[in-house]
Amino acid sequence: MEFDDKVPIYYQIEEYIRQQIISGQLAAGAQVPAVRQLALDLTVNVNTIQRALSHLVQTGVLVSKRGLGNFVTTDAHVLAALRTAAIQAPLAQLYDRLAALNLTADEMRAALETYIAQREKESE
Amino acid sequence: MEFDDKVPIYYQIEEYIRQQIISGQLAAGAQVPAVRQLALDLTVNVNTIQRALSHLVQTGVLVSKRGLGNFVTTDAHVLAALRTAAIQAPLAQLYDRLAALNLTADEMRAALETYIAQREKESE
DNA sequence: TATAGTGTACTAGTAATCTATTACACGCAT
DNA sequence: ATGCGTGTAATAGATTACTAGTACACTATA
Repeated sequence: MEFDDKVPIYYQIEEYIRQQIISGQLAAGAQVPAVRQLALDLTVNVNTIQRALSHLVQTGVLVSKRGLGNFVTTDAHVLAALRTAAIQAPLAQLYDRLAALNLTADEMRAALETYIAQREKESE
Repeated sequence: MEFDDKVPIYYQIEEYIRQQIISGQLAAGAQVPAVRQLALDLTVNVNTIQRALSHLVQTGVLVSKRGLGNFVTTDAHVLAALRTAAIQAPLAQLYDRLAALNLTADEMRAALETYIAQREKESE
């Protein structure tokens, strides 16, 4: 996995797991890969994995069962909130940054439109 | 100034200066506040300011004149690239994150629309 | 009961970031 | 020439993030 060295690895792993859950690659109630396996997969130390997971446990996103593994919560409220936050955060960032550059709402729409067209063109 | 403790302060200051330039609060050729003054304003050490500025100098965004101060470049190409990058970056982040959640282009447009409406409502 | 697979805890060492402090280099006005 | 305002450099210490390694705790199953 590629990490941005401007942000703590444990935090990027947190986001990675959250995204796996939101996108459905880790279903509600599913078991998360073992900490030692994750450490291998992400080429990172077990302690770093542990740090990321323990925060997800504190947040209620994961449930830890000693001797068994870590599991995705089945709490629908938590899962819904997770998805909402994952969508809102980048929107807020976009809005704030472009507003700081004095772009109007219309110019933001246009910028997104242009960007989408560009990306769709590239992926042909 | 409020800093995100997940990202190095020197990097956040870099972005802060870049934004001041792009938004026009620091015009082309204008003098950047003295390093000691910036350190006071941002309640940060002079070394940290220096680290941020020296990278902006390396990038060609600022020009350093020993004994005189740091000045915004007058190179139109550099300034234009700065603005472009500042707009593209959050767009790319939005697109990538929402695409990872399996949102379509139309859903992205709709999400932005909803978000803008929400923000404009709040600011009344 | 033994073993394999799981989470958890602890210590030690390295590297990066930030602070504090001091000193030096340059340009300009008095 | 002096002094003030500027950028620059260098050292030492605190804190955090990460790695490496070891050990322990719990569960299920052969």
